[in-house]
Order: sequence, then C-alpha cells, then structure tokens
Amino acid sequence: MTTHADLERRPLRRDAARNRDRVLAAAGQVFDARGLDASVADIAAAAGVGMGTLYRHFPTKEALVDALVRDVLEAIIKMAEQALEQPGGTGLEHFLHASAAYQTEHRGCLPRLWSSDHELIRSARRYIARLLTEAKQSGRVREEVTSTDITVIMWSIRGIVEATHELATPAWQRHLEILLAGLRPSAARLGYPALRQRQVDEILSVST
Amino acid sequence: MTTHADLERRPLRRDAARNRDRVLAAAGQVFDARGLDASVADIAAAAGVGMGTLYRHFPTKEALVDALVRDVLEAIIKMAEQALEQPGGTGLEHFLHASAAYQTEHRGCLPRLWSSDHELIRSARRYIARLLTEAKQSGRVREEVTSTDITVIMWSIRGIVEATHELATPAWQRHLEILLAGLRPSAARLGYPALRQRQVDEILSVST
Amino acid sequence: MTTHADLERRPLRRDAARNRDRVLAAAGQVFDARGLDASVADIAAAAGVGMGTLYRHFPTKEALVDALVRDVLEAIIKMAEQALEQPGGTGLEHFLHASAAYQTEHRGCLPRLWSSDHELIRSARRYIARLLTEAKQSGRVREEVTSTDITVIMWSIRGIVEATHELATPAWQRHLEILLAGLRPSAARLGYPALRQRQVDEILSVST
Amino acid sequence: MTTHADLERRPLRRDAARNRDRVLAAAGQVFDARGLDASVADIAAAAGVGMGTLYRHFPTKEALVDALVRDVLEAIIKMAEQALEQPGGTGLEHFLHASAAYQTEHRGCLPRLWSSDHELIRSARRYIARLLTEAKQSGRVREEVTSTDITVIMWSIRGIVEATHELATPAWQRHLEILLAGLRPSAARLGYPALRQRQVDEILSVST
DNA sequence: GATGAATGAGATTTCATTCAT
DNA sequence: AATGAATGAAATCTCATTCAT
Repeated sequence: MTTHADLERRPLRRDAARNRDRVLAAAGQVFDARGLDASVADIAAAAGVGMGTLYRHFPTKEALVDALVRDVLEAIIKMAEQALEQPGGTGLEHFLHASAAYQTEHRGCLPRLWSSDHELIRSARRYIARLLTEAKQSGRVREEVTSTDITVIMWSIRGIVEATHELATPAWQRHLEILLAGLRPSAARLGYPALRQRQVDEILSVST
Repeated sequence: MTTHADLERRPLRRDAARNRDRVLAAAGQVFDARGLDASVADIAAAAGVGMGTLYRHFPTKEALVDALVRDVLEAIIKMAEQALEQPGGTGLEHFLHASAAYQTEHRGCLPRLWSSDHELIRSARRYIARLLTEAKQSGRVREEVTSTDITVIMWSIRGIVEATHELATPAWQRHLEILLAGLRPSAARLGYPALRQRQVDEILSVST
Repeated sequence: MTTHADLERRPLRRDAARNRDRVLAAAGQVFDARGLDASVADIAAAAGVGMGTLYRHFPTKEALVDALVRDVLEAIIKMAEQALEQPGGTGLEHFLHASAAYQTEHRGCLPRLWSSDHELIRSARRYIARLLTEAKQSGRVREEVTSTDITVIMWSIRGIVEATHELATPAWQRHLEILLAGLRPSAARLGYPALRQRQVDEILSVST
Repeated sequence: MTTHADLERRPLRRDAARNRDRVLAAAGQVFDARGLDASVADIAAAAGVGMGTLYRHFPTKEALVDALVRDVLEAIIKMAEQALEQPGGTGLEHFLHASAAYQTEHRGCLPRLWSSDHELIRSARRYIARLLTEAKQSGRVREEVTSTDITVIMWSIRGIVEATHELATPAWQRHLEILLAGLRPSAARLGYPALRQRQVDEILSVST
C-alpha cells in the first residue's frame, strides 16, 4: 500500500518517465523551432502523447518551460563545475564559451532563462564567483571585475544567440573574445560601478 | 473608395494623423508595460480610439509593431548621424551609449527590433561604418574590428536591457565600457573571424 | 469623441442589446432544459451568436448565471411590491404563490438563486418584512413568526420545484397551503427559535 | 452493510469489501465538502486507492453517487422502521426530524437523492404510509393529508438543508414545526388536491 | 472616417474512463 | 486484484480581425 511518505517523491514508473522525457524533448524542439508561443497541443502531438499525459507531468505550460529552463541551468552548472578543473585561471573563459554554445542548442527557452528558478541560479553564481576569483589570481581578469559583471555578460549573450541561431558560424565566439579582452587587466579603470548583487536578486525575484 | 495608390500619396488628414500618432504612442506604452502579447483591444482603449480606427492605420498587429520598430530604428539612425559630429573618434562610443539608452525607453518592441525592416537597418549600417572608421583612425578601436562586430554588439545589448529594465541603475553602461575596452587596440589579436556582412543580411532577411 | 464618463454606463447599441437579450433568453432555456452544467457553447449556439459575443456581454459563465439570478430576484421583488396592494393582509400569501410559480418557469438558475447577489436579496427582505407585518396585523399569521421564517420557506420551495418541474400540476401549491396553515395563529407555540437575521446573512455571504 | 454485493452472487473478498467501503466513505466526505462536481481522482486519492480499484467497484461516477444515495435511502428506511415504534402516533414527526438531520450529515448526494433508485423509495413509501395512518388515528394529523404530501415535504427539506449546511443551528427544525402545525387537524380544509401517487412515480422514473 | 460589437478559430486546462504494468 | 499513467474529448475563455451602424 502507498504510505503518504512515498507520495512525496516517488520515482516515476518506467513508461511514465519515458513519456516525461519525450514531452520535454518535444517541447525543446518545438519551442526551438517556433518559439514559446507554440501551442501545447503541438508539443503533445510531437511527443506522441495525449494532452492529458502532458498535463499530468507538467500541470501548466509555464511548468513545462520551467522544466526546460531548469535543465539548461543544471547543464550550465555542470559546465561551471567542470570549468573549475581548467588550469591557469582559464576556467571562466571556458565556461562562458561552453554555456553560450549550450544555449544555442536550447534556444527555445532562452526568453525565460534569466527570469525564473532562483535556486539554481544562485547555485550557478557560487561557481561563477570561484571561476572569477581564479581568473583574477591568474591575472587573466582585472581585479575590479565583479561576479555581477559576469551575470550581465550572460544576459547579453541571449540577444546574440536569438538573433543568430540560423547561422552555421556562431557569432558569439568572436563577441566573447572582445568581451574577454575587455576584462583583461588594464590601466584604464571602468567608470561605471558594477551592479550590486542585491540588484541582480531583485531582478530575478520579479520574474515576468 | 480609397484606392491603395491614394494612400501612398495623399497626406493624412490632420485628425487622422493625430489618431495614428495616438495609437502608436499607446502601443509603445502598452507593449512596454505588458509585452508584445498585450491585446490590440487594450492598445485601442489606451489610445482612446476604436478598433476600426486602429486597423485603418495598421492593418495588422504585426504592422503596428513594425511601425514601432521603424520609429526606434529611425531614432537610432538620427543618433548615429549626430554621433558623427563628436570629435576625436568618440562618435561610436557615444552612439552605442545613446542607442542603448534609447532602447531601454522603448523596450516593448525590442524582441522584433533586429528581425525586420531591412531597409532602415541597412541605412543605419552606413553610419555605423563611418563611425567605426573614425574610431579606428583615432586609435580608439583596433583595426581588425568590423562593422559586423558592432552589429553583434547591438544585438547583445537587447538581452541586458530586457533583463534589467526594472532597475533604476542601468546595467548596460558598465557592460558597454567593458566591451569598449575590448575593442581598444591591443597586441592580442582576436582568434575568431568576424561575421561577414552577407551573414548578417541573411539573418535579417529570415525574420521571425 | 468618447469621454471617460460615458464609459461608465453607456447604453448598449441597439443590436448589442438585442444580442444580450438573446443570450440571456437562450441561457434560461438551455439551463432549464439541461441544468447548469450545460455548456456555454450550446448557449451561444442556441442564441445564434458566436462565443465571443456571449463573452463580451458576460465575461464568465458565472456572470451569465448571475444575470439570470438577478432577473429572477428582480421579478420576485416586483411581485412582493405588487403583493403589498392586496387587501386584508393576504399579500404574503399571494407573494409566496406568485414567487413559487415564477421559479418553476425559471428553474435553470435555482441552484444559485439563494447563494449570490446579496444586494437584491436584502431589498426583497424589506418587502417581505412589510408583508409579514400586515399579515400579522390582519390575524392571518401568528405573532411569533419572523421574516427569517419566510426566508426559510422560500429556500424550501426550491426542492419541490426542482423535483416536480416535469409535472403539469404544480405540487408546491398544496404544500404552500399546508405551510400557511402552519403559520396561522394557534395556541400551540413553536418550540425551536427562528434563525436570527445575522445567521441568514452569514449564509448568503459565504456563497458557493 | 453490503446487500448490493450479493447481486453478483459471489461475496467480495474481505479486502475488496474494505476497499469498497473506503471509496464510499471517501466519496461521501469529498462530495460533502466540494459538491458533486468533485473529481473522481480526488475521491480515489482520499480513499487511498487507485483509480482502477475505484472503477472496479463502481463502473461509473454515477454509480458511485447512486451507491451513496442508496445508503441514505436505506438509512431513511431504517429510521422509518424505528419511528413506527414511537407511541401515540408521533412516529411520523420523529421520522421527519430524524431523516432531515441525517440528510444534513450526508448532503453531498442530496441533489440526486430524489431522482433515482425507485425501488428503495417505493419501500420507504410503505413505511411512511403506515406512519401517516398512525398519526391520523392519534389525531395528530388531519385526515385529508396523503402520503404524497409527506413525499413533497421531504423534497422541500432538501432546499433548506443545502442552503443552511454551514450553520451550527439547524434551520429545518423550526420549519418542520411550522409544517407539522399545518398538518394538524383544522377546520380550514386544503384547497388544492394532493399529488396522485402516479404523478410521483412519473417524476421518479424520469430521473435526471 | 470612426466606432466598437461580432466573429470563431484556437489556446490552455480538466476529468471520466481505460488499460498497461 | 490493484495501481495510477494515459487518453482525448470537451469546457471555458481569449483575441486578431471584420463589418454593421
């Protein structure tokens, strides 16, 4: 019999799990192709399941998008983790490249990527702070750069990815190089202050 | 009956022109506040005109958005024009700041800003090319930078503006400083090639 | 031009008013025939209008039912008003018969009749109190009867109307006679206290 | 007690019977709390069984409601049976009170109480007829009252119970007193004829 | 020319019922 | 026999667009 405790986080039955994954994959593809305005019915059809199945797993269209966002964020966190193993303080650079590349593969949910799921974003932030510290210690990034500067860089990449997803040649690579050049130690100090972390939090908590 | 040819030529009656402007202003405000999903009816109400009037001036919701985009692009072109008068090759920098600032004021149509209206964009490009040339001649930007790099920069700014429009302190200012620092002459060459102009055109012609 | 003041309660255009009435009439018929679970689409079809038209007039299915309830309550109030003109303290009896008869003609919304629209119900109550006073003064109803007793009588009639609407012969007429006999002056006092007005209000304010 | 199970012939296994009872109890509670529109899934969850189990015992949501109605009717019959033991012809009055009280405890299925299950209702009628006869013989109820009058009274009580179930003080007690007063012997004869038994049967056979 | 009511095709979401595990 | 995931047909409601007034 089913005790109540089981209900909290029961592992999905195998077929149910397969359907959940199918729906998520279909949603990714459909959103990539037609944007977030694509209809839920189309996603269900693409996944080869009924509407009811989709809604059993994701009680809301929003929940479906959130799940995609969560997947992307988790992948990004994993990239940050792996980037920490890069030698010579190059982890940050590797991370920015890798996460931008990943976003081009999952651009469907980008419009919501930075406006939800605070928990994971906070988790990512800790890795980024460490990557930044190492980059500074290795002299690859100037001291005055803050981790909010990196956050803003990630926000900025979305615009490029969305504008250029049709191109074979990724446009963000060169752009990132310019940015990194701008982060290198330099005699010229930055004139404007960095965002304070609190301001970033504020933005994320007032998600659209 | 009004033939289509007439519309091209005949100037709008004064009250008609006023209505057109009202609708456009209302659309700007409503899209700024509630995003492009805001309903046409809300815009008509905000403008204080009937739906019929709105549709007389803009035969489609899309047409309305295009008109807003056009306004922004025209404003950007004007800024580029004025930036040419800046001394010492600083025009490009002034222009980027000014256009970013302007976008925060008109963020409603940003999602479509770079995916339509090729004509004006091409016009803007010519100014930007001249601004870039001057910046290079003054030694403020390194030689290898192309005008497609500037295009990409403008794309990138959208992400920041959309993520941070709620903040009093603009986040793009410092970001732009970092970018400009990255554009300055430097011993380290960029590794990735710039987008070719043809690639940019390709993107713009396949508007969403 | 339309000033804002006009918007408050602009009279409907003639065709719009006709459509509103059609929808209301169709809703009455459909609910009468198939109960409140009948679909809004069926009502729109029965009214010969599109869904959008229906929803322009009644932004919610609930609003549609409320409008029907309101109509019934207004009719009931009018009956109470007219009953005051009956001579010899018989107004209350006439009113109870008339309102029961009217309910059988509009049984579609009965399930919600006594669970909404407090304003009109309060208004009805004032007339009922006067009818009761007159009935007592004429010796047709015993002194200890309160107007909440009459309220409860009206609640009770719903069950009969709903159970017997298919019959040609109304069943509530004889039942009402028995009730009225029970209200006549008598040596035997009632043992249970009447509901207090506050309790009735409580019920109406916690509408389903 | 499950007389219904016998119909199939084979007695239910003990655990199956327990599940059936659980479902029925859960249905009662859920319908009481949220009305007949509550979902079958909620009932299954409240019962702690799967949907399949629920549907094994009750092939339809309707069948579930019917079973609840049947339980109530059986309880009412039992009350009638016991009321026959009351002295002095007071059985009818005791019965009406008791059955009204019981209905307030099981109001979930009231909307269907008098529109199904002819068999049990006919059985109840026989007891009621005897209660009525005794009441008349004791002079507590006037001769002209018929058992269909009592049926109508029971229908009428539903409206009160449904309107007042939130109140601590039951409202139907005083109402029943008024009704009983109306049934007492009196010089004034009733003007309208009672429903004929055939009419009542007609209603019950055309269940919604 | 202006108005805003009407349209009706979807969009999201729910739920009674079935069926694979 | 029991479970609960899957189904898919509604149901309610929205909104870009048209058209009668």
